[in-house]
Amino acid sequence: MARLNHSIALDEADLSALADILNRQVIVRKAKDIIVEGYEYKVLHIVESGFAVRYKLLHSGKRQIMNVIMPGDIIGFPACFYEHAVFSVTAISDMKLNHVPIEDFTALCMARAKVATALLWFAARETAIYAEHIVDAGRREPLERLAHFLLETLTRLQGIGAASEDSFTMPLSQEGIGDVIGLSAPHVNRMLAELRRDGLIAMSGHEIRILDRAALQILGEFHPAYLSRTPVHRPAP
Amino acid sequence: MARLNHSIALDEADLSALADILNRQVIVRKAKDIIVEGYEYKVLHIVESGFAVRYKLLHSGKRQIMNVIMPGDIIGFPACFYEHAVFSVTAISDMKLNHVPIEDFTALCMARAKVATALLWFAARETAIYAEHIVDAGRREPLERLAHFLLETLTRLQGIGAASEDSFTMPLSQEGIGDVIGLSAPHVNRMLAELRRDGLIAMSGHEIRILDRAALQILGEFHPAYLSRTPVHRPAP
DNA sequence: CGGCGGCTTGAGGTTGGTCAAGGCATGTGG
DNA sequence: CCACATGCCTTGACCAACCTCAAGCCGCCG
Repeated sequence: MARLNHSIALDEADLSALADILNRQVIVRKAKDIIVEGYEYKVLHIVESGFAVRYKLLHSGKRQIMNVIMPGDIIGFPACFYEHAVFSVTAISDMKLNHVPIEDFTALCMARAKVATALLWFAARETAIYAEHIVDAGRREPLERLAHFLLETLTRLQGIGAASEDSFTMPLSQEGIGDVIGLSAPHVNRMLAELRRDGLIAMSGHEIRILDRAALQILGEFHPAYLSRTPVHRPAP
Repeated sequence: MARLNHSIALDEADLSALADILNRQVIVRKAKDIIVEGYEYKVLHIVESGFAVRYKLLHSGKRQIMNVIMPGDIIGFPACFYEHAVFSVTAISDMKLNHVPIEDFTALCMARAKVATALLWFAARETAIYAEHIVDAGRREPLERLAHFLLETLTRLQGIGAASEDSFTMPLSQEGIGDVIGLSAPHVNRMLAELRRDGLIAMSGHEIRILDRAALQILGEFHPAYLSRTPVHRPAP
């Protein structure tokens, strides 16, 4: 995965060892479950293309999406690190995945400290994204949450070259957005309408254009720092 | 840290390397900031005793606590993995910490793949705990959130030998609890009163006794699996 | 003894969920 | 090519939930 190279300078041997385990492609169709809570998994999937959601279903029937999974992300983190998956993952578009048995992954970590360390940095970023979602769901107003989520999605898509300067295709339905930020679908709709009315965004189907990024950033208190890929070795102050 | 030994069998050399970097003790007083959002940190603190909260302050003045930090946890994860801390950490009791410069930590990871891998598993558990908080804040009812939080706190405290079978000392004020689960202090109070009235818990000051664990588990949909420490090598099915 | 932080309780108002109905686009089968 | 079904978006009305504000209380510590 090229992304790991951002955190740490991997050498030739590391890269070829990485390439060795990324040799089994799998195709998954839209709406197929990839991980179901409670079952045991011994395989990771590195996303090559397409989108998925990591979520949990409650007895009340409500669904909370913890994360939108994009190309470059790892499906099976953290599910595979437990005896039984603690969350579910479903494809929300057709996907191309790289299939990596957990034994291969573990062996790679054990053999190559640099790779394991790079993954640790990757995990720290994942944790920070989750933490930001806690803030979103817990303490931000609905309009702020939506603004934050839109900017986060734009920024993450730009990071993988899947969005232009100011517009992107939202991979989720409005109900899906609600399940991410903890709102009902009708209220997501109202909040989107408000952002449009105030001239902050424009929409056409699932295509969203950011018209006033500055205002949205202030509204959602969005600071893209937590999405950045930080090098392991940092320059002296 | 003994906790890492649960995930992976570290050998003598790994353990002594770990011990080598855990040699600088620091005392921090209650209510002191340990990490302030926006600043740069090049040091991790392994908690030996005492409690802290990892949180973020919003412009509205609201505070969201993402995590209660307990003995065995790492302060500086994920702050230290970024150029600038993305969250703040404050001690909520007097604390004893082990001071580990990030360079030492990085060097250890690079030199000892097993330690890096064990830390990766540690990070996965951390991520799962955060994910569970997203569910809490986003989709659970206030009473359910509180039930879930109480059981999570009890279970985590038991895991470090700081709680009996059915009771524990809540390290947070009611306002603090509200900042964890996204409720106002008065509402936390009302929900606690409801749990008492229904005979699920009993309270005396900050001492909380779980009277009906089964009912609380159902109410909060609490499954302690996500808090378990999972070994890297798992038995074949 | 006096002050302070945190707990407790109440009243009132807004927010956002629920329910429901209608519209629009897409796709499918006759 | 049209009839119909399906899924999603949109809008409205209503109501419960939870926040805010406020006041009083308790226990602790100086």
